[in-house]
Amino acid sequence: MKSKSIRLTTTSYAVMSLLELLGEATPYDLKQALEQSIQNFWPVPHTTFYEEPARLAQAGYLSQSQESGGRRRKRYALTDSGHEALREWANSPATTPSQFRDEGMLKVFAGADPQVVYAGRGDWHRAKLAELEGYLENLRMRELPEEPSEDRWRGAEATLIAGINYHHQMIDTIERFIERPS
Amino acid sequence: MKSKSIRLTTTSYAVMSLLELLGEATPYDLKQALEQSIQNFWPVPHTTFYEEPARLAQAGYLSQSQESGGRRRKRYALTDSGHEALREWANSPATTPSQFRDEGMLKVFAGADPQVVYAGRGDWHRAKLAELEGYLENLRMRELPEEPSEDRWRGAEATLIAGINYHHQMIDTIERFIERPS
DNA sequence: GCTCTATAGTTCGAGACGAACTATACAAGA
DNA sequence: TCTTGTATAGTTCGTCTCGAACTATAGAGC
Repeated sequence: MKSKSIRLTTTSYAVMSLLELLGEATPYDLKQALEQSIQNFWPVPHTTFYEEPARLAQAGYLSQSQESGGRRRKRYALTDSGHEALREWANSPATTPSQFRDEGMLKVFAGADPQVVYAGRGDWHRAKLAELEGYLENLRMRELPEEPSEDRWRGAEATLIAGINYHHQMIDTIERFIERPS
Repeated sequence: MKSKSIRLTTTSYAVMSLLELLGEATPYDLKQALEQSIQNFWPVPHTTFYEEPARLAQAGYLSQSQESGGRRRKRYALTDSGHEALREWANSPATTPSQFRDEGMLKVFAGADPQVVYAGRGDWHRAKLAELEGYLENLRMRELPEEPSEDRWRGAEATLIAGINYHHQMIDTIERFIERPS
């Protein structure tokens, strides 16, 4: 079954998590879904969704099929082996430490004026906040009636809430330390 | 002078920023300095400090010399061309958006229990906080007497303060949304 | 049919990463 | 003086990641 054994990276799990939620999906579907969720805490460039699923498929974690008409897009889905690998990773407590990358902060370190660097950053976070709040609302819409056990989406909801909180905090930080003159 | 032209990446500027503060330095010095500063907002693995300066030197941004005794370590310093490139970058307003990576959050997305994933995270941030507070104090010690215009360190101080604030916020977030049962 | 635009998919080279390993310095005890 | 331990310092290499640039298809409107 597995024609080749590969190392599973966090990026691999990001792809697999999305596939678990979406069922079968094309790279483009994955890209769309990513932007409303994982992007906020695990950035992945869109080209990854064309390359990584192929890599996972050849190791047997995904099944692959091809649409017959139109663009003949590829469709991927988790195999049992994929589900299993994903569960195993998700249930293991070990995580790499979280990290934060901010080129603006690096410029400040190098002597740039924080007021200049962070002008507009507050607005950026406010826009993100509004965006995430929209996604959260959408998410809650969908689970109106049946299936109270439709909790595949519980993780997505929790991370959206965390994301919303994160942007609140960032706005706070920026306002208190940057935008307001000392 | 420049034997080869290379693309300067954010990592390049991280290295150059440190060299501007330290003057002449060995890769190991850079590694040490990084851990007390840039690591918090622009993670760089230590091997980079052996590879990147060599790359920058061959393009004329750094000068390179070698200690004659002992380990014959290499010492690097910014050239005029390096200073200039660094200033130009630091003074340009454009920055790539900040990003946040958290494997734990990805596990939560994939269905893991936030209580489990984030157990201990608060302590991790508290330890970081204490660490940064220590660095800040050290930094303030050094600038007791002469040279009130010794403000090369102002950027370092500002980013430490921002880092301290960041960890405060994270502790807050974790306490409010994760550690306290809903 | 043509043209515009949004959507979808791909290639490729350079850079980033980190595990694993090697090497040097120096101090303390035998 | 030797040798052993430990902290410090440096390097290699293969794999993964990134993103710029490009190509291709679909559908709408003239």
